Parts: sequence; structure tokens; C-alpha cells
Amino acid sequence: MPEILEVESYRRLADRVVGSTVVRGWSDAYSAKKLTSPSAWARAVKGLTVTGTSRRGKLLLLETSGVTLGIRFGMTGVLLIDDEAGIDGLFYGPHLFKTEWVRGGLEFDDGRKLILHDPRRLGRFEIDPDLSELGPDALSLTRKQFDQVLTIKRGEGPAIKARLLDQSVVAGVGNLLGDEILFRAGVDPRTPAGRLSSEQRSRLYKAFTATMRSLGGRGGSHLGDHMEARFPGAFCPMDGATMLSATIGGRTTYWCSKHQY
DNA sequence: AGAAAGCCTCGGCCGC
DNA sequence: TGCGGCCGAGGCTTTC
Repeated sequence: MPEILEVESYRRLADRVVGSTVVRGWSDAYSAKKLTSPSAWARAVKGLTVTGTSRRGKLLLLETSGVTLGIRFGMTGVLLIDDEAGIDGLFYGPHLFKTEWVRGGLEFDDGRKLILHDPRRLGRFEIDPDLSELGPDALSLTRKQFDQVLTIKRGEGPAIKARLLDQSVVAGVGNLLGDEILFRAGVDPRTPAGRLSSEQRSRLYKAFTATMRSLGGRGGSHLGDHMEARFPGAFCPMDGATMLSATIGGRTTYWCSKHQY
């Protein structure tokens, strides 16, 4: 579920533990997969005081008196603090909380608890995550940075949808946001990134920033204009034309046969 | 039964 | 022909 907008809401929630000191941290083997062991997480976090929060794309960062802590949410991860969710409802997977889906967390000296709730186990804890592998953050992407996203070194480049999903090029766009941006821009997701006309590039950048703003305001990546048409045989909510679908960039993609070209 | 909103690895292909 | 980088496919994991 979490794309950049959801992780940003988790970050704001995590602001509540700024100033608190970790008395205990724990993690199961899956959530600690990027570390040497679950106990490495417990050892690393003990005694750290949280000094601030930040985020790069879908990666949440807790700045501390020592190492930087990173949390990834996979597809079904949710951040909870004292049992309060960062965003209302769990829209993908089970819409409920189960104790056995709590994969790890931090307990603080003031009694607060920060928890990773993740049914599908694709979320991860990290220590001093490597930010050099992530592109610029999608929420604050400038036009100049966006033009870099579309710059292809060789050949005509991958499909624009695949390019938008490439976290090393721009960090934060997930499958739903990618489809929404292309839907609003009226661009066929299969178009090679290097083939876009300058007019298409402008439309894409406008749609990119507008999508971030409006879906952020609505409350999540799953509230896009095209969402109601994300199923086989659907019709475009804008013009009534047939929606098409295919796997692009490894993800199921839906687009309008008429206004996206 | 199959697909799912993320990420990682592997192998093939392309261009130099 | 050889090499490295790029890109797509598939796996992970569990759930509905």
C-alpha cells in the first residue's frame, strides 16, 4: 500500500517521538533481513535519542543521536505509534490490526511505542541506509530534476511508466501514482521515455506535481481519478473509452485507449 | 486461483 | 568478439 504520500504521513506521525530515547528495539527475522540479524537491530537502537524525522521517496528516516534508522514498508506495511495509524484505514490487504502482524518496533523512555504492522512481511528495518541509490524525492521534484528523469543515455529508453517507477531515478513513485500521473497527462505508459515530445514532457511534469498535491490532499495514493477503472474491461471515467491493461515495468498498468497516446 | 500499491536478483541483450 | 551497463522478468511473502 504505501507509496510516497503514505510514507510522508508516517513521517509526520513519527515526529511525535522526536526527543524520546529508545529503551528497547526488536524485530523479526524478515524485517531485519537487510541487517546481519534481528539482534543487530536491538543492539543498534538501544539508547538512541530521536532528533528528527525525514524521508527519501518511500524510505522513512529517523535521525538520532547516533545512527540513522530507516524503515521500508513494502506493500502492506503501516507505521503505528501507540496503536494510532499514520493514515486512516488499511486499503490494501486486510483492513484490520492483528498482533501477529506486528513485525518489530521501538519502545521509548516515555512509554511510547513505534510499531511496524506488516501482514506480507515485505517491510524492512535498516541502519544508516544508503541514500546514494535513490533519486531525488518525488514530492519536491523540480522541473530541472524531472527533465533529468527523462534523459536517456542510450537508445530510446524504457517505457515511461517503467522509468517513473525506477527509484534510483526518482524516489517515491509507486504503481498507482505512476498510472495516475500518466492518466492525467494523457500519455501512453508504453511510450519510450526518450521519445516523448517537449509538449508531452511539459504535460507530464504538470500532471506529476498536480497528482502529488491533490492526492496528498485527498489522503493517499489510492484516491486517484483513474482508480475506479483499475479492472479488466473498465471504461475511462474521463471519456468512457475502453481501458487497456498490460504489465509494464513489472507492474499491472491500466490506461485509457483514447486520451492516453 | 490468481493477483497484489515494493524491492531485489538474475540473465539476456544492446551498444561501444 | 568481449565487456559492462541497462532493462525486463521473476521471486519473495502472505492475504483475500
